[in-house]
Amino acid sequence: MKNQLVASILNEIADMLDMQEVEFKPRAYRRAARTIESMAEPIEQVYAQGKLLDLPGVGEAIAKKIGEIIETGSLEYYEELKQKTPVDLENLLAVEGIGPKTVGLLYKKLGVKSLEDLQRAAQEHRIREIKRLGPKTEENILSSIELAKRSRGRSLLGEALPIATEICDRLKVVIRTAGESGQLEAAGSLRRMKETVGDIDIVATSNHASLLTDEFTRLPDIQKVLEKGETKASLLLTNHIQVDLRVVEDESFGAALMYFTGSKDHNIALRKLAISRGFKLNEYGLFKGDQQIAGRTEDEVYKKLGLDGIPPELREDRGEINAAMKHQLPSLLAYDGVRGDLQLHTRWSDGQQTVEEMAQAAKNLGYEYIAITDHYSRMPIVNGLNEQRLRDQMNEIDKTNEKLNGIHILKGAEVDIAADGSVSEDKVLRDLDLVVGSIHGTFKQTKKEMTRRLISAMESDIVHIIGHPTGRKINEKAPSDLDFDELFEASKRTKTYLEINASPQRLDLSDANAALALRSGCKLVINTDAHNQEQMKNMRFGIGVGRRAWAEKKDIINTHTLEDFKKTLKNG
DNA sequence: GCCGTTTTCGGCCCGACTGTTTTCAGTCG
Repeated sequence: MKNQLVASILNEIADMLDMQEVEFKPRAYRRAARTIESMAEPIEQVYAQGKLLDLPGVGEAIAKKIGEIIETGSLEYYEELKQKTPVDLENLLAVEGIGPKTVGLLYKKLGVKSLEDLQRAAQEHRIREIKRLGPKTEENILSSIELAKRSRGRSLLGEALPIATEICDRLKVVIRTAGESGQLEAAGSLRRMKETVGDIDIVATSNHASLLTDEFTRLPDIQKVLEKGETKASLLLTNHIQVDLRVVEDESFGAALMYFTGSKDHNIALRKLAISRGFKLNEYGLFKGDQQIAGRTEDEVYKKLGLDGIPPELREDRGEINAAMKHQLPSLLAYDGVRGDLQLHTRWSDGQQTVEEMAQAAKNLGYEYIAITDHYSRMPIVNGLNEQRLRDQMNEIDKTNEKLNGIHILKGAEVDIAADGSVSEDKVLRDLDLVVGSIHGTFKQTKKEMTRRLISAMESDIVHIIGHPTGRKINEKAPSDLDFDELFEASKRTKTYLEINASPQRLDLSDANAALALRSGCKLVINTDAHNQEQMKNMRFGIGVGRRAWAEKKDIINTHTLEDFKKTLKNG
């Protein structure tokens, strides 16, 4: 998958052109880069199909350059630009307050090429000599170099969302206690349910703004208050997550929420649409001349733009605006739309709770059914079951089913898919309701081998579901390179469902891959892979992935009633 | 360099903030 490579080259070209004060081209390159970065299809494939020009932001010139990168692995134009401005752009641009123009200036005047050069120039007070820069800039550079060295990347959604919820709950108490009708909501990529988030943005309205900002800066686990004003405050938590609070006027709450929710591309597209209709859209509202015609709620703004309300998970400028205009937005899978969790572990293998405890938790979550799928494996670390122990567990499940009302426990197992694609043929597996097949070892295989391996497992009459299909762990382990077209074809042909694993570290399939699967006509299943009751609540992250993939209820098999669900299984 | 319910040419998202400036350029989100 070369998308990341192509996108980063295009972005770097944009930066270098910016350094040379070239107008407009940088914007064009960045737009193309964003498209390629966020699309699900491998760019090589789009190229092979001769469809590069269909990509938004890609025209003749950029298409030709992309072709060159794919064919030769490099790009002459890019190399020439680098010759002209041989600087360590990536690290220099990471310094807060320094953009491409400043890097260009510093290179021209002082020959600054690297972070070390920059630090030295600042320490020797050579930066204040340059016109447009000054002593303040110099100080900022020094302090942000320090900060940049300590900062880290994006946090997992699963980590940030509970924190955001807790903070919002505390602040809502302040609003209620003040006896007013203020609103408050977490915005940003968190609200769009992206798998990782940069920081937490909270938008609020209140007649007592300072009460909110006061309480905000007294939250627990603050490492540092970065900023505190009347209507705006910013914190760094001890876990390095940054949280921003903005208090806005009532009549702007919807517009501000849209603005801070993003995505940037979605906002840009909306603003262009607004202009085309003779309006102006900003974070204060939708304006005709200087009169505000909408802004109190998001729906009001969308409506005045001639659009249906767009759920946050779809706001990525991937066709949602067009769909909203034609009243063709999908009716998204609801957060309470799943009726059963189909990958769960108990103490029988590597889980922490009993069958009954997991079933009770499932009942409390409102599920109709679950599947217990402890490891059926010889791998020692997971305390895998053998034939006899699985039979014992099946008896226990029968007894628990008799005891509990309102929840049905399916008998299942999670089996290893061997390097050659084979799975255990033990007879007991055929007596189960449901088998999840997953890869737990030998990850280093070629794309062809890995694809073949998964398809072999799908073709066996044992396996109903492929668990965490790419094996990725966000920020830790790269996904397996797979031929998704073949995989999706096999899924439809064999009625073996690919999983959206809802564990925040996995979210596998990803939103982009899930979208591809749905577009090619596959049905999916969303499971938590929980090893205790608490983890069963991760379902919302998996549903978030589904919604970002435009999934409707009919696309997800565990939204069916137990009876209908059983009918969708092969050999069922 | 890209793109079109104002266009195949002439435009290109918006506002706050900062630091450097006597009116603005650059950066950020």
